[in-house]
Amino acid sequence: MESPFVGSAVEMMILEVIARGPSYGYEITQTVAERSGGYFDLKEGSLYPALHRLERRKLLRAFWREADGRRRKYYELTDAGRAELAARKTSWLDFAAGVNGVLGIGRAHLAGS
Amino acid sequence: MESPFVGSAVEMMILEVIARGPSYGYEITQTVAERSGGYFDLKEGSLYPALHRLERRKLLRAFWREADGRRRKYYELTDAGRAELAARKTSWLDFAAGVNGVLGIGRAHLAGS
DNA sequence: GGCGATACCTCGATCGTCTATGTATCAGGG
DNA sequence: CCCTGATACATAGACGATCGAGGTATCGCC
Repeated sequence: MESPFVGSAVEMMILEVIARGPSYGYEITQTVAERSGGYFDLKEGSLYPALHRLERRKLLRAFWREADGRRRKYYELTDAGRAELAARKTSWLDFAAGVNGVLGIGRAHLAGS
Repeated sequence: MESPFVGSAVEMMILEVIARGPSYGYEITQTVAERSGGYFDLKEGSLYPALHRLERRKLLRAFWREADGRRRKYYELTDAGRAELAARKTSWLDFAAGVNGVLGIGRAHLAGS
């Protein structure tokens, strides 16, 4: 994340991607890049530690799967992960509203494109 | 900032507040709190180091002023600071659009309230 | 005299990002 | 047959930012 606004948005985005169906590290990177219009480029040095953190906190559950001789570590959301994601989305919206308020970007404007 | 989304939004908000007219630490905290609808509560341990960073980078210029026996360290934007603020706003909008894209929050939605 | 608000500052713990590095497989080109 | 680029995982260390806690000092009010 070259962006200096990062904060914990990375974990939220990871949770969001996995919420749509089990995924693995490399694929998550691509999905996030696609869905953000190429804006985000999750670095491996941030991605894997984040994945491990989320698993340790039991927000994610991992399982290995083999395909084409490639070992992939898939992650899926736990119930706690689903709840955490919902909370983070609300939190993100509040945060964005707060920043926009300070910037004087009216509630009638868009915070993005 | 109790919020985990912080990143570098703090510096941008400080620059924004000062762009509207010279201000000092304590007042900046209040302005940011007001304008964010009470969402942000800049901690002194984050505020002052940030102010010093911005001054060191020549984005801000400081001057002391006395009033009611209270010494206040006012800050004003330099030209570089004004340019930096504009860049950060664009950056923030791109970032927010990216996050919203990943979250599937359409471009027609608001990223805040 | 004491307390809360005003007003500044810094230290150290803690946590997250990123560059660099390492391992390994597979497909395709030369 | 080897090399490269994409796929796929992981960790170590440097770096940077937040924050709680601690410190100093003035003013207004009771």
